[in-house]
Amino acid sequence: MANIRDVARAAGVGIGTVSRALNDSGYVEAGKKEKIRRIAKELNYRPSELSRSFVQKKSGLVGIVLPDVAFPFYGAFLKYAELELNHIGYKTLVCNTLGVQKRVSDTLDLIEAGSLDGMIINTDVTREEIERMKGMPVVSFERVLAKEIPMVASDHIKGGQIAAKLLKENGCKNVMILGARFATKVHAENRIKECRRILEQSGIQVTAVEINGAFLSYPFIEEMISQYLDMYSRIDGIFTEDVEAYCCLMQAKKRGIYVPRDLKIVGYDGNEMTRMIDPQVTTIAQDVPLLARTCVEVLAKKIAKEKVDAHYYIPVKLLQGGTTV
Amino acid sequence: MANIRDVARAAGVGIGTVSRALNDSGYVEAGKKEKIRRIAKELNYRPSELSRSFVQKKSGLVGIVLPDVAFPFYGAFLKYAELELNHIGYKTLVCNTLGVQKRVSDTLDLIEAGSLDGMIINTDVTREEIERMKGMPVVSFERVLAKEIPMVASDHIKGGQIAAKLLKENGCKNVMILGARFATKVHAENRIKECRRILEQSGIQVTAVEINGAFLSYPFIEEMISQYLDMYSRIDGIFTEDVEAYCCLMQAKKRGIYVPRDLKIVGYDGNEMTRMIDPQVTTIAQDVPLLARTCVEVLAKKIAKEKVDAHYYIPVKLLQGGTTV
DNA sequence: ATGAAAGCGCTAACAG
DNA sequence: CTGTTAGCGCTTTCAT
Repeated sequence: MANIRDVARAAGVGIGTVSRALNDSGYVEAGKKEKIRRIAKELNYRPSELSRSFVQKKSGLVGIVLPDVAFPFYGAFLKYAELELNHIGYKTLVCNTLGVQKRVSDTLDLIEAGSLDGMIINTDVTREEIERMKGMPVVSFERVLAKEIPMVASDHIKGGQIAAKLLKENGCKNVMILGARFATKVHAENRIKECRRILEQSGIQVTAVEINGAFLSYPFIEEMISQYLDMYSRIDGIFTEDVEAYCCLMQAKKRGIYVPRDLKIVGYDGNEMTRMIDPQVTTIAQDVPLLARTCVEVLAKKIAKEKVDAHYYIPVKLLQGGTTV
Repeated sequence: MANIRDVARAAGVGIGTVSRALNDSGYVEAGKKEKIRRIAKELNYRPSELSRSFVQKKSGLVGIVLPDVAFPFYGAFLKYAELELNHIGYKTLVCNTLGVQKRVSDTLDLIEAGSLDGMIINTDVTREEIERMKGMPVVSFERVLAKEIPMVASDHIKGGQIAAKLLKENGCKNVMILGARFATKVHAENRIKECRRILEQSGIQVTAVEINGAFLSYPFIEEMISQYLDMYSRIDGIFTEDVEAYCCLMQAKKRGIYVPRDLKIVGYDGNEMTRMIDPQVTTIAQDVPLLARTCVEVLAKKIAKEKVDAHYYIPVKLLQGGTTV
């Protein structure tokens, strides 16, 4: 493969001139610039990105670290994040931690080694990892890590309010709120707190239960939900994430509980699958494209060493479906 | 950040010795090796990957190019592929083409520029792109591109046979087979051909229809299916991909068609969501983990310039659900 | 406006 | 075994 010296020789100029001509940097005589470009094309010359990255000390790569891209919400997030990163000239590296903590610190290593210009992270992290991240161009998605690390999240407080209002209007008297437990403080927990607060204020019985562990497989989620439904048989309303909402629907059918007559289910996330399956789950939709865009914009600022805010909140909205009335 | 020279100075040795000590290459006196390692750690030294990549002419990055990671099948594939690549020391770059052809050639550029050591591709490609790929470490997933480019795919012929047998046994007389149309020859088309051949041989009426375009959004898929169901109202069996199968279920309900009594639906792919939603779709499952592992193994061989086969076929298997009897 | 030259930080070849 | 040295291909001064 031709290198810059081959082009310089063929064009009868110095390599500096070739570099300037091809990068539109510095001064190059107009005609000469054309000639150099033509010759570069003839030689099928591609500047070695490896060399450019090395000399410029940036890789053009951004890492996205998430629990499991096969979960609909994360898959959607990655899609839009990659799209936005591409728009501003970055390539996207993915890392599915699948609950393996080492993968997070490995990705931090990549930043230190220069392989990554920045990172968007949405997984559990340890105290040490938070310390390391403080000096790095990192944006946290959903997790409250430290004041030095900007966080982008949905307006989960509003989400909790919408859910509470809906369950109340649906006449529920005995609501189960189902969420995952994380090692790292997740902003989404506010949706649970807020929903619970409002419901209890109205004299509605609330049972908040946790699915233990940030990373789970579907069969395990179903099993957990099945057990909870056995334990709390008088439940007439459920508030949980979309994936879990479908598991609840499945379990309800198995038990002969008719939804929405006997049981209302309110989902969270607004995954596309909630719209294409009957019944459509009533759900509170996060604005994934905007979440992704915001993460990328904030990260770009961090990389450019510009000032960024500590928190960014993205609105949510209710999507009516057939699991409430 | 400390560089190799700082470590060498602090340890009172030459940089060559540091390099050998840290990489376990060549000879270094045992005690000295320990000392160098200790000092490197004290200085919090991380070798610049940018420099190492540059000098070794490999990036350690593999690109995965697919239509849209938010689709369940691709999301699952990416998950397992990333996992397998990580096992053998590669990082994973994602590229969602979303139907934009330029993104494919951009990724090819990355290989030429050295940013990518190899690529797994599962999108439409042009003739020119195929030509370019012939000399590159590329594995095609599902697409028949050229004899120089190894392909990994499910055993779709067997898949078509399983579907045909099932629809026949279910007593269907009028089957619709629904598939997407691609610009590039997709091996999965064989499942349609084979299913059709067998059904017609048994005197069953078959209508094969296409969803036009390789990349589509859910609402558009629903609209297409709705139209097809209007056009072919006497259909009593459908064979299509899982996502489309759910759209068919939805449309059937809207029309008061009872599944499986009046209409049998056989899905394809075996997405996890087909197991967690009621009714579970009867589907022919691809072995995504094995597909991903095979792609990665074959790619590793290609990168190492070892011989590889032209085609690799992965078994499929039937998952019974509630959309057939 | 442009050629020559100095690195970037590392690996690998080489002489000792 | 180990220190020195020669690049890798590019960008970026720096004289001219």
